[in-house]
Amino acid sequence: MPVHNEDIAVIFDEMADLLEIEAANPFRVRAYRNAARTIRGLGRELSEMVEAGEDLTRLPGIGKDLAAKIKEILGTGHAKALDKLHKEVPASLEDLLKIPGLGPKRVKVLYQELHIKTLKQLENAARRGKLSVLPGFGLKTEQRIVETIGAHRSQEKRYLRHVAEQYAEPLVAYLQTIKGVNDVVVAGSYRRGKETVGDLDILVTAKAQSSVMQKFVAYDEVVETVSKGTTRATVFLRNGLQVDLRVVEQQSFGSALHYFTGSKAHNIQVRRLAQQRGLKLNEYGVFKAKKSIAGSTEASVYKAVGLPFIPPELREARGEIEAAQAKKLPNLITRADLQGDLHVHTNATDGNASIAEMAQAAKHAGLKYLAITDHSKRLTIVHGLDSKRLQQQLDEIDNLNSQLTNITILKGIEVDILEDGKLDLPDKILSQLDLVIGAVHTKFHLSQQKQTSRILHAMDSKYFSILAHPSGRLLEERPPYEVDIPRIIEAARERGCYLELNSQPQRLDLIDSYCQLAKEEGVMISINSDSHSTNGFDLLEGGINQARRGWLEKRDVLNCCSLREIRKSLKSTMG
DNA sequence: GCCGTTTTCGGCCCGACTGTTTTCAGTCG
Repeated sequence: MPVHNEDIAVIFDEMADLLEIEAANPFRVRAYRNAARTIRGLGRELSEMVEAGEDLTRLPGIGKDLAAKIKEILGTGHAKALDKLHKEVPASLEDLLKIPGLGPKRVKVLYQELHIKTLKQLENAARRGKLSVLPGFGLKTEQRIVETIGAHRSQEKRYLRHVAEQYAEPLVAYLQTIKGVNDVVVAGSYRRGKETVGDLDILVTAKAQSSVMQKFVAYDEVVETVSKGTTRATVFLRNGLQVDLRVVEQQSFGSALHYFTGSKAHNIQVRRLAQQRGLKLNEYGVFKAKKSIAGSTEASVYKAVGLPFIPPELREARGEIEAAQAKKLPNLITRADLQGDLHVHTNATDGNASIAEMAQAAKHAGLKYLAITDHSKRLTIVHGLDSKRLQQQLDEIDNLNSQLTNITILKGIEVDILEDGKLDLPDKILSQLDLVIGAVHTKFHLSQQKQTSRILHAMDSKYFSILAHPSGRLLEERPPYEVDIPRIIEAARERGCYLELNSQPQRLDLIDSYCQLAKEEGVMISINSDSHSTNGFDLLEGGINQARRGWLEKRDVLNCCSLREIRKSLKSTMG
């Protein structure tokens, strides 16, 4: 069984949880969590780094001890230190930590006093009124535990950003109508453009006598108010989404926005810089002794610690501070840089509009070209195209191109990569296309070795242009299939082909860290909508968010090229 | 457990809200 970075991160997080319950040194606990975060954000497999003889202690937050534990886990699949902890603290106690209001101290009391180990036992004890007599517990705590377990709110749920947006925008608009309110910004992972969000963090600047807190908890989608003070409140919306509101004064807006945008790891790094300069940074400003020296804008905060403004999408502690110090921050791509879309479906397969309608919609979306890339015959369920039907489509495209102005249709296909790595249509028809997008739609459960060589074999075809949704993941639904993406990126460079960043909200595949890797390796990314209808081009915005998180600039993205340039790039792929 | 042009010890980011207290610990972000 290969050990992946996520497996190691999970072990470190578990150790942190259990150590916390044991009341270990909090900084030791933090060290494990930091390491888990570093590992999740690596973008490369630790197993490969070890194999290549790289020094793991050069990674931030990984020292001698944790490097040894990583090697132990890679070798044996588990850590002795965790096994030892399990003998002292039952693993199931971790589940209790997920209950809001229960932290390590209370979980420890529950275990020691009442031998509670599971959620079921906790619920029973709470219902029988056994908790309220424990030290540090009371009636309210007991009641909330019963409610939380009853509402199944104990397991963490994340929302697609695309979904959260539909709740965030009306709420922001509502808050903006309140008297005395100035700025309303959704901060947090939402502002950093993450593909999913756990909650919404909304930051507001308002006059002191504003009624914003009252009005916020009275919003008609709010079903529960968890807490409400003068500057901070937490509520749940009807769909289960948690929303935190923070109110600050105008002079603190920048520092508060920075603070609540995160990420946590980024903030810690920036705080350290402040400390090194003898400054204190918190959500109210940057302070020298007691005097505020910055904080009204984010730029002023960064400037105070000697940095240029860092775009929110980069704030993940993945090298952005160092890049900023070296004046090497990327000039991130924007939606306006996109000139075309290279992955679009029509009603010939599973889309719901004609080629002409899709072309008009693309033009309306400000694009100069689009590639029609319907499915190939293997996908019978969507009535995939065989050579004959594809040929008809090509004739139709020639016909349309002779009539259309300011938009050009490219001839393409989303061809299935079969289990043996062959493409689902013969070279004879593929050779007539402007581009060939290859995609895996079947046999997701192959071993990593087989899945990877399947794709590499497909990329050997001289007609292969772009690998669609490279990992096959569907967020909150299906994990990525086992595939060695760094190896694929390497092969794409050798063979002169490209990887897709698919903009469908549940895909957003390639992920950010692999975009960054592709960029470093000199492999261009194609940001495509995978549109199935005329309003599908709106989704490109989500792809741009992800691309920005992956440090991509205009020059790193294939479809930022002009039509003339792209024809040249694709032609060179065609050997 | 990590880290270091204030280095190998002694720090480690910081504040709000709640509930259980009676001045504050625990939790959360």
